[in-house]
Amino acid sequence: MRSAVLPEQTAGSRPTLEAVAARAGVSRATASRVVNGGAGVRPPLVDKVRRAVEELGYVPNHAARTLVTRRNGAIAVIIAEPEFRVFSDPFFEQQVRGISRELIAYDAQLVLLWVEGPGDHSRIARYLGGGHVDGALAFSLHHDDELPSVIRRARVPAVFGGRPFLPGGDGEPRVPYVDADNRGGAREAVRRLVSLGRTRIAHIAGPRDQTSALDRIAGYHDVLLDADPELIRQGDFTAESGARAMAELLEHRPDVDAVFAGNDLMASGALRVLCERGRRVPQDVALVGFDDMRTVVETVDPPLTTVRQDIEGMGRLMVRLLMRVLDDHGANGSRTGSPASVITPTTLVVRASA
Amino acid sequence: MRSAVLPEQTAGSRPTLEAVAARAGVSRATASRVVNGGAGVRPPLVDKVRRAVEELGYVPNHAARTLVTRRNGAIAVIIAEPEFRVFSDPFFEQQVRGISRELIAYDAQLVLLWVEGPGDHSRIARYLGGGHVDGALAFSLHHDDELPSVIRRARVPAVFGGRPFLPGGDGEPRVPYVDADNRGGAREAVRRLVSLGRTRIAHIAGPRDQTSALDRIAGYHDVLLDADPELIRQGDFTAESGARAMAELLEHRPDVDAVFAGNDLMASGALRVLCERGRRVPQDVALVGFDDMRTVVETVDPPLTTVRQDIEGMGRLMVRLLMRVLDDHGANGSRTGSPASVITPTTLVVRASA
DNA sequence: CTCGGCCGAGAGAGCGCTCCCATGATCCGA
DNA sequence: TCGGATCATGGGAGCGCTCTCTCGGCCGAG
Repeated sequence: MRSAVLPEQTAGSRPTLEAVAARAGVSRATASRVVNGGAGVRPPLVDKVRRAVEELGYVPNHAARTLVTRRNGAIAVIIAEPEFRVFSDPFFEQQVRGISRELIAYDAQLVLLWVEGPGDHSRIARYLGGGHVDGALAFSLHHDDELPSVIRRARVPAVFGGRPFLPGGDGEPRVPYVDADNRGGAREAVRRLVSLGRTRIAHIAGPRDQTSALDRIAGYHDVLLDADPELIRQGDFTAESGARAMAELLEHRPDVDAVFAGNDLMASGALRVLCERGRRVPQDVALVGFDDMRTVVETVDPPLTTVRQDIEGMGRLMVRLLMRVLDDHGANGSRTGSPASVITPTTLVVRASA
Repeated sequence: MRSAVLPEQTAGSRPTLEAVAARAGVSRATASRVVNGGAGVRPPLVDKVRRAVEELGYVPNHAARTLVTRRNGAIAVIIAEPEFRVFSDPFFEQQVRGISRELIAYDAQLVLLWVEGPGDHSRIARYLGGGHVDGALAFSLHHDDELPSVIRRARVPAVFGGRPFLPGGDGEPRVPYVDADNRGGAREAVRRLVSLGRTRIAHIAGPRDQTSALDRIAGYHDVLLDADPELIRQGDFTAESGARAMAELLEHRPDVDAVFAGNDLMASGALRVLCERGRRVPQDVALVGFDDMRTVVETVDPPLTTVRQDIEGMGRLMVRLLMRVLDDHGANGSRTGSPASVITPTTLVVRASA
């Protein structure tokens, strides 16, 4: 229950609305109106107040405002430690950037919540429950992640990045999310390989406890209805796992003539193994990745054909979706129909590898 | 002057201190005392209040508390867009993690401020000036970055990561910073090369508008007092620039027998060029980097000898330093002597390349 | 037994703001 | 010229909390 032990702030008493009002020769109420847009105040007074604000260097006290309006103009972005590749992963960089940019448009602040291991959830819950933020954005998590339930219990409006594993339908409230069309993208990737005349198309799958990986597997099966199970190998989204999977593949199915990797990192690992074993890409084996990670896709040889998603756009969408949820909550008091999730399209980017 | 346009928060009126007090059968003042540690309240009452808090699920209203205490338990971390490699750069990941962890210890929140280009400074200034945060952490910037002056004008206590370019001494208040011992680290690196019997030791320097690069150059000169200017080449901390610099070096000074690169990325570029030109590392040319970036150092062949800095520790130190600054401000009203900056030690990590 | 001192608890002010409501001023049509 | 509607303005309550100040009860000392 103890709280912030931070020492007192220094800023030598900033001017208050009262001071502005006095200087402008109006009441505090009028000054407040002007500061908040100036609707319903006659121009001359608006000017006077504006000038007073300028001269005094007045900046509204956020705490006081929050106290009465019950909104605080801040959104939490929750990053779970298990996914701490977040920062090294350009995926997150772009997503957070999109979020940041969009939040600026809404004049809202980004509060970064970094979950330090499972024991840290109570801290997050406390913070979320403390009403410090108007809403939360979290990222798609693993199957057994408690974060969704922590967020739900804190009763804070939230939007997920990436489709979360959720009970789905047994009375649990659905949390809206923004995700790329992983399944459709995977279909496009595999169709590309089919159109090249490949018949033994393998898939190096991502970890089964992430929906993105599952969806990509599903897309693969959509096109290859009766795919040989032996052609599907398990990876974990790292380059090494891609290399391992490729090695297995070549061992069990040396006749493989195409590979759809669950992401670019795994594709790069697979590519390395293919080179080592003397297979030419794309002549002997065609290769498609997923994500269009700049740092990978163009530095490998040959450049990787892959599926692109608008990551920054997804970040922006998360914010917009959250704002809509908050609007609904505010307006009707309760849910205005379940807020729809958004699936953003993907595009196949053809380079040399397939 | 318009502010957050966020819709109203949903949380159905949470219990107030008043409610807790009523339930515990004490006054609001006593309840407050208990919530804030319980000093000077007799045990039976403490228990009663604690129980009431528990039962009601009371969480203090942050805004109300901030309003009266003038402290808000939040620290801004400012990231400038020009440096947007921040997220892809593991350096920042670790630094931010250190900051995040240390802030948790102080029960403070991390507010992420992302500067979106130069025009965005006014927004940052407004936010900082708005008293939303108790202090700020910013990262070492380029020579002409306005951020330091923006922060100064906002009169928010701040600590920099990396030594900033500051006028230094002409009346400007010194901003404390945390930096690695770049100069000492560079000396160690060069001494290593000297100890290997190398006599024509080159330096691929980082951009001159960053103090870290300048300090490393200085360290190089500390050891090689009369270094041939031709042995010093300019890079910009990217792998490509390292490759370019190495190519130049080989052209002008084919007799070069050692290279100290300003960072690991440039070292990796140099390494690539050395291989291409048939120079063996370390036999023909010994190579040392700087940073000990995991993703580079062990994946290149041969593994890179480099200089390691405790990046997460630097993040933590930034927080601790800031807290000390805040303490001083709070206690004495004004500066209790200039707060000292901290230079953290570096260590030479010897691998195969030198 | 009385009185000063001390300590624990409550009363109440007030942090800076927004917003409801009352109050004048203004303006229209009759 | 006057009444009622309209609109800009000010007064004032109160958001939830902390903190000072006061008060009352208990103690030990005289």
